[in-house]
Amino acid sequence: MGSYEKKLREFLLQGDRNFLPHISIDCVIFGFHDNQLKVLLLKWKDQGSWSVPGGFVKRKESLDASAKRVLKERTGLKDIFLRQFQVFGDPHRERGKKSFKIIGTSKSWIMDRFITVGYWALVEFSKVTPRPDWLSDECQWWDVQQIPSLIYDHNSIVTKALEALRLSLNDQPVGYNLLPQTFTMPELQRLYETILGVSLDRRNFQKKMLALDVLERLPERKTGGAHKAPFLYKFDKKKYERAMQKGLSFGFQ
Amino acid sequence: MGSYEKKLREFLLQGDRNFLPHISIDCVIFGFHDNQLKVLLLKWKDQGSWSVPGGFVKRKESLDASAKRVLKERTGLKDIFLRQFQVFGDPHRERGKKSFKIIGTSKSWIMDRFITVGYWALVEFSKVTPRPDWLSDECQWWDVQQIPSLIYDHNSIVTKALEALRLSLNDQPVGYNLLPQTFTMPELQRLYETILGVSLDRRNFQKKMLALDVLERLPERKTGGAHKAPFLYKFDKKKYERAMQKGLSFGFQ
DNA sequence: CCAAAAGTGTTGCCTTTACACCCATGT
DNA sequence: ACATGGGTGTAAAGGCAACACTTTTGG
Repeated sequence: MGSYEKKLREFLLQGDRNFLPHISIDCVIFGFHDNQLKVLLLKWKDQGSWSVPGGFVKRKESLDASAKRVLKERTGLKDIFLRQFQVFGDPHRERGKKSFKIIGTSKSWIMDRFITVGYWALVEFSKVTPRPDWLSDECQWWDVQQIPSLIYDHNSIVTKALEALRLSLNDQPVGYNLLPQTFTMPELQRLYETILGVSLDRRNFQKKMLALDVLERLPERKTGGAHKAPFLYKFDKKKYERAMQKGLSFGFQ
Repeated sequence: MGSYEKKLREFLLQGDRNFLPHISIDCVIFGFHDNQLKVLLLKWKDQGSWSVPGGFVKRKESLDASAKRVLKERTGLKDIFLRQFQVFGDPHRERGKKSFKIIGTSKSWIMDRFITVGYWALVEFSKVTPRPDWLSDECQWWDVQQIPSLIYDHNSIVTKALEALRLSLNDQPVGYNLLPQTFTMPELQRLYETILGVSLDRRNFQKKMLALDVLERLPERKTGGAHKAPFLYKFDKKKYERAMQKGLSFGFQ
């Protein structure tokens, strides 16, 4: 019996010593690259099917801590911006019923009913090194418009996460957490357009964004691209935090 | 041993045959009466402390169904408007640790760690007959401004529910679910003012509200009060649903 | 007849939207 | 030189807030 089989067997039989039964968490991790909103997905070893990264809650660990642990394991990042958005508690959602039969443990805590706490998270794409967990063999970014068919209700989890992200766009520092340190105004605009699924007027967008008084224009421009070189901006952290406290409204649409 | 003690003993020892362990739900039930926003609270038999109505999730029951069951038991109403708003998963929140010692069952599923799914619900005050559950001896409305000290983290649950309600005020049919069939414009205004915690201009409020085109003015006026008799209104269900689908915005503030 | 509440309409301001011209860069 | 994208300003429209006068009712 290989090391993987051994580990899996122990996890299936005794995982509930460390973890709370019936409760899991799932994280929809958003990144932004090539003017596209992306989601990080895992491919399971045995089945080849894709899922959102998730995990279980240690017996003495808060839910947020569980989510942060999962996020760190999959992305290598700590201090990730994350938000709980919904609990999925359909009695028919069952984790691993099919997937673990092969092992021959007919009875495992993991085959019971699970409710899962959904989180969405924002990461800076370039800083992430996607890492599969021990149950999966791939961890990869997917364009949010081209998500494959996922296990259980994970497609619906991604959809709901995207809705939650849209609603948060007005009062959460979404741009701040998705973009690299410096970025151009058109890039910021694509970000908003991709998340909202609409196109916005270039000039009005810039006006509104600058009026928030949270951006700082850098002396350099972004070179290398074709056409006129756009200015580079970064978020002015002090102004940003002051504005967030006062209740910033990024209101578009 | 009395019937209550017997029931309690069985519940503590074997409740997890019917219910999922580690998971509970709590419902913050809002009503509106005497121009005040109210919350329905329970007083526990043994301790005399107050809490939000809650319950557990049956093994084959969805979370929403659990919440609806609790709401029906406490208010007598079915088809209640409710929304999940947050999960409270601090490892230190413990249900009933103190309260059940007296019974002498040193080990019960109920003394384990619990995570709880928070729901807020809107009911029409006059239709509710508050009913205590078998663990409590009072079930009573409290003014939202004068909530007493509650068990565990229930004060924070109420606060968060109120915040969630405020945020929903713009796109959820809050007035529709809190007010009786017919109501006056000033009453509707008090509702908004109480929830938002601000005062609004009478004339602009009426204009904005009527512009939504979801209200129907009735031929009668509300008589009996002092001063000029205000008109009665009701929500026009068809218009209302059409407007909700299109994404109604009750935007105030 | 007076105080207190309700019904209604107008004005000015400010935010949002629509739109046009010039500039820079790679092909 | 030209196509493409980026930077900026202005004018019209629409929404929102401020505000005053009249009407009704109970005491």
